[in-house]
Amino acid sequence: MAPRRIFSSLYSRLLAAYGPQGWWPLPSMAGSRGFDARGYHPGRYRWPSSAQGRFEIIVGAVLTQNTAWTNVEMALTRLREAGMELPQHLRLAPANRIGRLIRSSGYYNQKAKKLKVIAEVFLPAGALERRSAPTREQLLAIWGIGRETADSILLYAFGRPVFVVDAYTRRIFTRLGIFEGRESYDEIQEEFHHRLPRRPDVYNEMHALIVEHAKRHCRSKPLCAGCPISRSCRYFSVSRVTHFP
DNA sequence: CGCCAGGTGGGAT
DNA sequence: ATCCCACATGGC
Repeated sequence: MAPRRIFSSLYSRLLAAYGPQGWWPLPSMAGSRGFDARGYHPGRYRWPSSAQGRFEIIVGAVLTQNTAWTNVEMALTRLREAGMELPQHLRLAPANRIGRLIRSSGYYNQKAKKLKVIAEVFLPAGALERRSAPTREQLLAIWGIGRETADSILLYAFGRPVFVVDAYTRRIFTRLGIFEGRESYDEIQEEFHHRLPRRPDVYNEMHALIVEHAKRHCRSKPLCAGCPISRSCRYFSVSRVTHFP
């Protein structure tokens, strides 16, 4: 396998193995036309057409920081059922009330503060329109938004061609032998930007496939049996030699 | 029980 | 620049 093609090859094989992922999930759309029971949109993905959808992605991106998505689903549903899903609601609500609603997502005191900050940022009329997307620098200046959250917002809420790097990306590509493990976020992102077509739909699917692959096979304790990309994986080769000398 | 989960900010070195 | 820690719930 030519090194230059490895990223595209991994993309193809993960897609063939797991199918289109339908990110970003919108629990508020669960059961609606084109969405499954959890709010994923498998098949041909469409970016959110409404400001409300974009804000739900932004809230979800904050709530899922170092947290399982299932816990975030519960929090998003509780917010919506309490009528607290929009910037104008969150802006005025006491942090401890928001905290109670988002309890399941963990770090709820921290995250309640973060939601109040982003409510202020995205409250102004037009702030959630596609064409008024913030810059990465503007997002990073906001308390509670780091690199991954900023990039998730740019890609999934605003459809910008920005690749999202997460802990799974680092783990999988280090095991593959493509990264050493100590590269910075921006270095890893730059590599993806260089190796994949500069297209939001490609970045969307690649990141979602990485998450799925990390959950199914490339876990903290790896399950290499049946792994769709083991033939390109350094870790797999080495562990075979180790276990079957 | 312990480990893990789609990180971030703040402080020390 | 880089390391270290607090932040917290729910599922397995």
